[in-house]
Amino acid sequence: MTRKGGNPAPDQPVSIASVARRAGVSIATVSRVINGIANKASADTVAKVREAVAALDYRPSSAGQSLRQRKSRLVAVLAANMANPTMAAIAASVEVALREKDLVMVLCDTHDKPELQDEYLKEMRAQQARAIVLLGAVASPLLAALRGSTTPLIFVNRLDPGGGASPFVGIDNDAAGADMARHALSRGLVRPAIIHAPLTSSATRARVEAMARVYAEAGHPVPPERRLGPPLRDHLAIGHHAVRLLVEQGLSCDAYLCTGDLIAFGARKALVEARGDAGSAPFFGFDDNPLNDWVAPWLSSMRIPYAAYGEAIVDLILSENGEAPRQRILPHALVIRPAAGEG
Amino acid sequence: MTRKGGNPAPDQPVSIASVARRAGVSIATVSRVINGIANKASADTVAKVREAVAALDYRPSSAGQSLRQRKSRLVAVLAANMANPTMAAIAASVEVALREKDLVMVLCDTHDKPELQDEYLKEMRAQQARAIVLLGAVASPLLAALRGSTTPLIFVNRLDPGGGASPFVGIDNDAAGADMARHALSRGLVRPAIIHAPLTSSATRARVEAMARVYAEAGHPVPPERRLGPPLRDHLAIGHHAVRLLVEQGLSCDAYLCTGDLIAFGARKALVEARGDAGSAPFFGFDDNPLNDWVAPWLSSMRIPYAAYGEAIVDLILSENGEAPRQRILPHALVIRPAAGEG
DNA sequence: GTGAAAGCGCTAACAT
DNA sequence: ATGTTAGCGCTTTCAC
Repeated sequence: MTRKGGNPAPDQPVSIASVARRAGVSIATVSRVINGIANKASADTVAKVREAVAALDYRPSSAGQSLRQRKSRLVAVLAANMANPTMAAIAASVEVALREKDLVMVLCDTHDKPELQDEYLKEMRAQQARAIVLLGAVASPLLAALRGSTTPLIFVNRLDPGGGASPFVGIDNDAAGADMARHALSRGLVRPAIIHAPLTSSATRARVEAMARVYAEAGHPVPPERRLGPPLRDHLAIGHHAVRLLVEQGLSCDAYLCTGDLIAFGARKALVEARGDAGSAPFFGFDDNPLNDWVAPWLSSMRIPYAAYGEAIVDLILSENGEAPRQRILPHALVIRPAAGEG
Repeated sequence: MTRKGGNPAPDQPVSIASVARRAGVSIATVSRVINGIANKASADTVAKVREAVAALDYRPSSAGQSLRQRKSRLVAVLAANMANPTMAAIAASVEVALREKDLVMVLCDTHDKPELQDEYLKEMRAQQARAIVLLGAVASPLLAALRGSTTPLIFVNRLDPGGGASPFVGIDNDAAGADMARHALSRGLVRPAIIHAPLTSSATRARVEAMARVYAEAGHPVPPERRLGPPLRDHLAIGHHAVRLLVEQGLSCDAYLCTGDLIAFGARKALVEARGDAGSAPFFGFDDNPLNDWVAPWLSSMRIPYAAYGEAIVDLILSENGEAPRQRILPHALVIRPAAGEG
């Protein structure tokens, strides 16, 4: 039934030439009309071309355009870790924003490895990508080389590891970390554990430093044994491992300040495994995964407006006048959830 | 520091011609060597070309290749809903598998809307995509038209809505649904609620029908009032809404069979809101989100090997000999977690 | 084993 | 306002 009644499926041999032929005009005219070059075609001509385009269901070949214009409509998004729901959320948001501008998203997972990131950077140069968005960039040779090129490089969440003032979209991690610490302090939580991802990320570093600073200034410095950052890739494992360590050492604390929601998930699980319940010390995370309301009503979290990232990122891409690179710092907000109970 | 000490950043004006010049051979020869056309170049020539390629850091322009070969190295993945962690997981898996074959993933979110899906299908034709992977296809005009084209169309999770025997990757949803129902029955759960996504998805339909059938055959048919499929887009909302309805009607049940993990999340939340606790009826879902172990120890779930999807999909793409389309049915497995307790 | 040349679809510079 | 043409980078005959 499928094969028999199938459509003709001409496999698009319809080029600009066929449109020109059908409209009875030259190829150049078709190109002008399609690209909306004003004052360059009579109303009549425009109509004829539009008719032909519609009738033939014509759409310019990207290969032809890219070759000629030396740039494609592809925007590369290099994510450090697609398994992290956060990255997926940002990617989704970017995709929507790009679509609006008639751009197309290429998604690559660098797995936080410099070699892979470089491989992708190279591939995207070959693709003549319009821009490259780095969701959690890692320092790599090619990244440095590319920084001077005309291809816009947008850094998201993590600042450019090369240290420049490259275009950036993210939150004020220092302020957010400080806010979280101040909130905890205001609740009388003076013996927190700070559990964090590897400090290679500028975002993580800023959060941890701010929290530590606020606690120190309040007269409750957080000693090294309550600052835990196992060198693992997986955030869940980091949290789990850290709390197991804490428990083994018999260290008690009255709050768990984690630099990511996933870390908090891991931390709480380790606690439950060790003591049979989650205790009364509240958990804090960053990102505020949309699922938190449903499965983690015990977790307070710093909400980051990932849904708004896409627009900010695409803005940055398109406003690349070669002018001073801009930073887009989006607002954060601490979402408080009940400290105990199962929810 | 960034600007001053920056690299030259030549913006890749290095074409095959420059390589040929540097190697002292013709363009054609360079092309042959690069593409590994055997027995077509002396060892000496090959060496010279390789040297030039390396020195110039040359990489063929995809635009040039695509134009000439009338096909690109892009593979489109049209996901019905990127916000669903399941889709993200599959996309991640596909991306890795594609990379191995030197292909590039373009990710598009169709939001389950036919118009958007068609828009993307059109765009991908313009991009001369090597293949199109549909993660949850919806029926749409262009999809039908494209089915006869030479561009491989791979259907994932949901069967081709057009009904043909198109290439497919997924699980045996009928068997999985039956397995779940049989397991519940074996535990003496004879008054289940079946909560499901819209039946427009062939996967959902198969699961629901299988569960209902098994229950009916066991002498415990599930009446309509315990089969709930609110016509909402968001799985969390579906579950939440369904259980609220159940509670309002005073209907009791001894198990919640949900066609997706997210639905189960929503269902349980509604239950907790209504009665203060989650009760003793166990929850069942599909997908087995990796986060379940961490945040939903109360949820039993049908594990689907999403990590293996990528390889299967890419296999299907590349084995497109124009021969009989193949189906890749991957194994499912029910993961049982404690029915009660907080975990 | 190697090179010359045509041509993929498109845009822009230059006619007219 | 419209047409002619060059050329973007590449692969692939076809000659040699």
